[in-house]
Amino acid sequence: MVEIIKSVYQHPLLSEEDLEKMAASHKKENVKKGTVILKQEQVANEYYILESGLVRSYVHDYDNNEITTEFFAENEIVIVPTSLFQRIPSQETLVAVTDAVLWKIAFEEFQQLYHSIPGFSEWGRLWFTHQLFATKQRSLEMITKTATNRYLKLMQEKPQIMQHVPLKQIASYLGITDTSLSRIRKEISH
Amino acid sequence: MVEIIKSVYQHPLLSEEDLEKMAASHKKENVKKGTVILKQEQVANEYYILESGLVRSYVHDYDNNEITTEFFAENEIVIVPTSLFQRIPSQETLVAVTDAVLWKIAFEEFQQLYHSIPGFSEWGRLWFTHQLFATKQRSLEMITKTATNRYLKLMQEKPQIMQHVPLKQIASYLGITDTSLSRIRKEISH
DNA sequence: CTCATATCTTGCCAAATGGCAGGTAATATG
DNA sequence: CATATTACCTGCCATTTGGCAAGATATGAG
Repeated sequence: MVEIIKSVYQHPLLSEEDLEKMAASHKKENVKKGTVILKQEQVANEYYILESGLVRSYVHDYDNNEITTEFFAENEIVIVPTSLFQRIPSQETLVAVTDAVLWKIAFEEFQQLYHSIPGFSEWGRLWFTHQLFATKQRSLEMITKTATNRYLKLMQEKPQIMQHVPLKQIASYLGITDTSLSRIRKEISH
Repeated sequence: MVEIIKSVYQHPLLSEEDLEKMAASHKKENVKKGTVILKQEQVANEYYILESGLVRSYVHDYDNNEITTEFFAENEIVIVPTSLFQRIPSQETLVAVTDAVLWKIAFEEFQQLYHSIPGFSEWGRLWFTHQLFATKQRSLEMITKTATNRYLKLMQEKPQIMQHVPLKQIASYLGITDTSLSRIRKEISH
């Protein structure tokens, strides 16, 4: 029961009781493919763990093209950190790419758990640290890797994306157009 | 005396004694323009606060061009977080753009202070959070703003850069070439 | 199973960007 | 002050990337 939540919050300082308490605070929600979980301009009020399915975030660029900023896979935390933790409107939109199962918790309740369970704060600190490294790493890879290599890496890390997401959305995540990605795929297949 | 250090670590949970202790652990270092503070491939062992001067970080892209990843101004913390906190080789190089005054502390000692002074841990948590938001924000701005607007914003936020840094290094920070930046500047001046 | 829709590929052309180099200006050095 | 060096601008041309659209393929709905 709610094993997924316990597995996400693994930390040496979190006891079984802590995990039970946290798990009990998350409510299950089924969303259909295409459901908008958080809309641009809204202030995020909920925090989600993705049990199954695929979620995507995107923004609009200076020319109003839709640019994918992240793909969220199973067992990942699905939030827009700036909006949720700074209580400001989100620049990004969250949308379910496939039917998905989410475990959600209101931000208020999340905060209470966070401050009342020391191990949870510790876990949170690690999460923020890890998140910072991942974000930095992605920025660097946009510079140091070619689009081809970024594509190969994404395919390796989240192969399930290919089965559900149009190339156009993958291309924008890689910083190129669908036309270019199509040409890259042709190159690779040789 | 070492007012700069105290001002950087401002936090309600840090007492005057805490700040004194922290300040006393930082050693002053004068570096000349052009000095390499951290080299690509090295594991960072020191943490710096920049009192005066300007520092730049850069990486090499897939085509071996030097790309500026950050400009550090006075009163900022000058580190490569991934290398320092994960103890792995840095992908980025840190170099003094002008003569600079740094206050440094060995990572080991930093860790000790960090874990022994509760207010310092709290401060650190805020720093990580803020750093994550800033990094995310920069990624988003590379998408949502035009190069012209990114240039205008940089000039507004860190005007001192113009006086010391060649256009080529500014251009690479903005994700364009010096040729393009030169054309943008021409446009703007009308 | 069939039809409608969405996705993907590809060729053609246009536009944007970059490389290069010469000339000019600014800065640093002795 | 004279000279050397570096930085900056700009015109020319090459290359890359993107927009568009048509055709091919795959997917989904009924």
